[in-house]
Amino acid sequence: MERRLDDVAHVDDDWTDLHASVDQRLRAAGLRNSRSRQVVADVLVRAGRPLSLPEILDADAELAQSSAYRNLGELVDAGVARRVESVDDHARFELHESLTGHHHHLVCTLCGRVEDFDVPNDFEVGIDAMVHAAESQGFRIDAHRFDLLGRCARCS
Amino acid sequence: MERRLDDVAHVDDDWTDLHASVDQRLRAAGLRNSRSRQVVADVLVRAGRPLSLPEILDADAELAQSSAYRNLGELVDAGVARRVESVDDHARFELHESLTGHHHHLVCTLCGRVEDFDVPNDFEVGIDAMVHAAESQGFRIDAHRFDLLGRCARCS
DNA sequence: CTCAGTGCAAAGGATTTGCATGCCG
DNA sequence: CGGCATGCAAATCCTTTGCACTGAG
Repeated sequence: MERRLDDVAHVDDDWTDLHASVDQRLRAAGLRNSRSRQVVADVLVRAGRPLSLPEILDADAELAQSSAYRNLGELVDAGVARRVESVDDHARFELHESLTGHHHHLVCTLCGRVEDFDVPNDFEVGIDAMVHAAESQGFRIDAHRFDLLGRCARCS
Repeated sequence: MERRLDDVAHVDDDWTDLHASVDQRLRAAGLRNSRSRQVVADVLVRAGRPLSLPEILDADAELAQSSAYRNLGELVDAGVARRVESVDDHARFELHESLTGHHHHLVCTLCGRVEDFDVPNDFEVGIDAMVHAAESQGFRIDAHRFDLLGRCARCS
């Protein structure tokens, strides 16, 4: 994560809002407000990029691996989190796009690290235009994923 | 695979050419022309879409699972094949884009099936335009992947 | 002949699950 | 209190690897 200092106040607001939205959805899904669930959600809120399970575990020594996996599954089902495919055999998890806004990813082909990346709106429009062609091929399209692949700063 | 009848002759030509290119690259990589290697390459040539390991095994009863995995790894290293990420926990493999041409994928979020999909050239140009923005974020970009996600004909 | 390639079975590694116990509401 | 949630360990599932045997050149 890398932000300019004068963004911090704004960022804190974002976090507060996000936490509120997350809590609300968890309650709506009938999930209790347990400690490990809060930890997992909090880590995702703060990260600002998709995290792997090891990264999530590193954030809290008390968090059991099985609980982390179980919580992530519940968060995904509750529409709070989303699973992101990288290039290694670790799944990554990030907040659901309905909370963070639609975006795309930069993926490091060496270490698997994933960062968020925004694209111009007319690019998204171009994508919508292709859905019709895709559906004529027998698919019913309801989402897309677009990633730029390369080497991250650390692996360059 | 689904093609019009009057395309068949052309298709056969494609396959002949592809097999020739594949053989050439395997030799260039110092790989012997063994039976199981031929089977794996042949299945990928004929499929016309990324296949999972089970699908590859189904194509030939004699093919051992470990040999299939090992051959796929060798084909990838030799620049003959490419690994494709789907949405389930099965990797898919297809011929390298330098043999088939650049394309994108339709991915079924229910069964994981992947099919090829071509996009307009100006869309690709738009992608190139974004690489600079991505590199200002610390990544050195050298490829991209763009998939449309939905339900395939069988899962609809 | 030689050494790369193969098949089998065992090993690895990420993720899931069964079960007894703990904690939220 | 009643049940959902947790932690531990065992179980799964895809993929990789060790090893002795086979076959391509």
